[in-house]
Amino acid sequence: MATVNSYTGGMPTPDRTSLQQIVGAARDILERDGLAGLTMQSVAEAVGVRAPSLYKRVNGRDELVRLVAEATMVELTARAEQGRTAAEIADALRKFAHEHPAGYHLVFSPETRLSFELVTAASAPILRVATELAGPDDALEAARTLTAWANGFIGMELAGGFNLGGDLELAWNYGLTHLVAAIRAGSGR
Amino acid sequence: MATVNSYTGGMPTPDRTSLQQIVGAARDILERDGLAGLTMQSVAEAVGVRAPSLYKRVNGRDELVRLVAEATMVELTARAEQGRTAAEIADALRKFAHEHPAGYHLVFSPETRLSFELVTAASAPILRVATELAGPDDALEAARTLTAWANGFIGMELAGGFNLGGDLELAWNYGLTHLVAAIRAGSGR
DNA sequence: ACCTGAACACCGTTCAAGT
DNA sequence: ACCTGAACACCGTTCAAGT
Repeated sequence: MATVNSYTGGMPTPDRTSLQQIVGAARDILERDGLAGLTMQSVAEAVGVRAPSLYKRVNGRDELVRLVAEATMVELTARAEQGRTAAEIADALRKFAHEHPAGYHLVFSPETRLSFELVTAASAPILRVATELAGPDDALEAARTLTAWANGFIGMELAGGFNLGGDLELAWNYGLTHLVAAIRAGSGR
Repeated sequence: MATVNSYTGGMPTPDRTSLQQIVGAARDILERDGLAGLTMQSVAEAVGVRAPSLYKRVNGRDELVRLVAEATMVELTARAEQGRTAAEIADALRKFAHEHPAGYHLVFSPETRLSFELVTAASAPILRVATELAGPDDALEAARTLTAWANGFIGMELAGGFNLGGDLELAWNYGLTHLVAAIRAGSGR
């Protein structure tokens, strides 16, 4: 909040940064230099203040990392909501992960504990297409199967775990096709 | 290597620790206190030396973390090799992950770059059952689909991403059953 | 009110000195 | 040869002082 003080002749002192700018800079640094490179000092430098000033807007590095994860999850959820089929949603997740690999990994890391609300919101799109495919009784299990596969594929891909050659696009489409078919077939309709 | 010096009257000075002990202590600390708790000082204290002494056996913390990941991967591979069906292998992976959650996560983290040999060896068991299920032409894609699903499920489970209630065992078996059925059906036999 | 330099604790790493 | 204390750079965090 802008304020008034006697040293500026009563003029409000404009803030030199903002929480939004800090989180944005932290996300950029995370992608460029990894989690180890995301230091209070590197973020402070990026937004043009000294490290102690960040504590006016953020409780500490852990909270900043959590805010980065939350912002990433919100964006990821918005992308998923655009997809209308299981394939479209899965493709959207994968595209987002390629654009923000470090953020994507952070979001699904065990150290990151996102709020129940954020996780629920993120689950909604997949739960919707899973219900269409498997029917309401198996919707939760089907959604978990789709989520597990997509996240697992993307995680292996980002970690370089798929290094036996072959065509990754082919493997992605193979998995997607077989998974959707199996879930649909299992629904008995 | 034990050695001789003039201060001990020519007696060999027994080493006070070993690489094996260091890596073992590091794995315990990783599970107990997380990656942030795995410091050179905590490991040194656990094996009964001072931090600088660790540099006689390990090039630095990054290498120690890599050695931890490698040892974990070797154990994980040995467990997977015991399984004869896709279900047995997947169950073995999941059980191992529950026993070593932090190590499991480390192994599949993008920051961990395991050698080609280790990744290839770890892939072998799944590739074998995938070949049985899908035939040689689709084996690689089928293996990647199984690996992605199992790793993804376990990763979500460890990260607390499956928090909408429901029965996780049911979801695991649902995914396993449908996946195996779909891959078998897709093989045309 | 916001920002900063100084200070402190802690960690990774190096190295000369001890045995 | 192995081990250690001392030292240095770096990071997170606090706080009194500056504007």
